[in-house]
Amino acid sequence: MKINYEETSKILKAISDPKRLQILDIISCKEMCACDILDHFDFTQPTLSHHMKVLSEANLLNIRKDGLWSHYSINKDECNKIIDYLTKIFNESDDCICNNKNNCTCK
Amino acid sequence: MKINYEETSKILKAISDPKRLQILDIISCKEMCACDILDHFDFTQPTLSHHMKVLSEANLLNIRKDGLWSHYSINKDECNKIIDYLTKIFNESDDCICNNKNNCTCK
DNA sequence: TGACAATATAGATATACGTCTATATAATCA
DNA sequence: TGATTATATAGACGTATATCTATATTGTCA
Repeated sequence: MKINYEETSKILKAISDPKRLQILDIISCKEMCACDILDHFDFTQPTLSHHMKVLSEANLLNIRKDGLWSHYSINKDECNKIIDYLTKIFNESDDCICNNKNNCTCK
Repeated sequence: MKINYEETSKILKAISDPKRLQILDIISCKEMCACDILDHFDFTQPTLSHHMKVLSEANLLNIRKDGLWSHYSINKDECNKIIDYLTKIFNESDDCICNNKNNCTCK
């Protein structure tokens, strides 16, 4: 499988923020509404809204709207894809990118 | 195990760039010198040097200096730690962070 | 309908990052 | 020693991002 580095890096950027990692950890056990997620942090509500949008645009969240409330949970399928991509990148493979190149020419 | 979100996000930032993902993919099969890594890219030598420094500071590389050449390979142990951290964050656990908090107070 | 509540958007600000050119450093070899 | 080569560093520039305050949007309920 060919890795799309641009796409993978976009998803990684979405999770490479300490607050967003913590948000994912918090909602990995159960669905939570924004106000309860916010309880875990010092930042403001618009900042949480921003972080949820970043995670959502990376397709890492399941969102259930119920009246005024938004309930968030983790999209495990999509999160597991990250782990798949990284596993492929970190390990050698038969169709590795380096096989398309000559061997190292330096001594 | 408690996750250190700050530390984890630093490592993730190091890999959340498409060029650096490709570099890791390239050297995951075999050790390569900087000049041969550079062959795969359009950017300049100082830019590669910058990317290698970022990866190196995240401890994701093994570096072997030999005269003028620097030979790089992937630090698989450290890379696998990323996968461990993400697995823990994405999945529920008995000592989950949310167990330290009351249940959701919204309806 | 009008007040209230949960979340989203707009715009500003400070910081971080990816890239470049120019130059420095360090190792090799004639 | 002096030229050459591989890599690193410095500094500049444009873009992206995390946060804030202020305000808008949208749904609920008396």
